[in-house]
Amino acid sequence: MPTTTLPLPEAFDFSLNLEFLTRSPRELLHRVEGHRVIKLLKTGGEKVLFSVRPVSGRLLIEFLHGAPSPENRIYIKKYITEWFDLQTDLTPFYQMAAKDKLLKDLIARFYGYRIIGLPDLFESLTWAVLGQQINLAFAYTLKHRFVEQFGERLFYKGESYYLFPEPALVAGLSDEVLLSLQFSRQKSLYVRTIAEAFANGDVSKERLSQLAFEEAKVQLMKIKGVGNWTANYALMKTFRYPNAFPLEDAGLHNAIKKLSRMSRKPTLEEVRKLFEKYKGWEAYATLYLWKSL
DNA sequence: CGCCAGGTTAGAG
DNA sequence: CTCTAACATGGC
Repeated sequence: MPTTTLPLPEAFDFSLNLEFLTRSPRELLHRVEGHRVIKLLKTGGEKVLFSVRPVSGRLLIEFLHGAPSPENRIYIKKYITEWFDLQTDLTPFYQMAAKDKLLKDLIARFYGYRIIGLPDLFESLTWAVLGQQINLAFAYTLKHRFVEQFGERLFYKGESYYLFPEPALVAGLSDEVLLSLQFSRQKSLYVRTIAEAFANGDVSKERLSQLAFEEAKVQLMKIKGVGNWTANYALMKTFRYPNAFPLEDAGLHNAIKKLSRMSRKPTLEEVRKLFEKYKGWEAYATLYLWKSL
């Protein structure tokens, strides 16, 4: 079987990161089997199925289906590097967090836990919209139906592996078909609007990557359905800005409330104030606060 | 049953 | 610029 490897950064706990990847039993975009994760991607018009697991200090990538041509290998390795955030040196974050009351214990408990990214911007924005104003369990139910219905599929050894639906296909979907999956009218409209923006070339990860943080955020928020929370979520999970974080996030507020033993949730101003201490590492501060829940 | 959920928008003040 | 109602439905 064709394989390749990727170097691992020092602070990297594969088991902790797998924990994140198994948080919903309804996930169709990857499959965790024991101590490895299997995922399907499309590159160069070809479906490539691969598995990832750590072997003696490196990540071992096994190509299970699809030609591991040089181009495909590069694409998959780049994807995995972004997915698992293999290029961030967490040392400065851990040094800062060790002095912080809220983060101190969390970074000790979850050392090596990383932000599992969403390298695909269309997937990232669509997933964020699905998660808006509903609980995560239901968001996964909606995503499950959406991917199962509209994503391409590959059978391999008795299991199905899915690709996230293509923007062009989603843009052409009717309101009714999405409502039948229990999307609200609002989610249906937002998802189709985002898909249209990708399909007609108005929005692309490549283009937004050229822009500075604030400018990229402004451009993202021009899309109907993408507010401050969603834009920051994408900047954090897809563009990997270490200073991006979803200020309005309900889970983040609950984490702060719990750890600070408050009787109410913090106001946006209080969250802003707290996060001044985390300047430059807001994304990772958010990750560890989320993990505390 | 009631409250809340990984929010956003349009409209009012 | 800030504040608020409406959206819409499952999970616990």
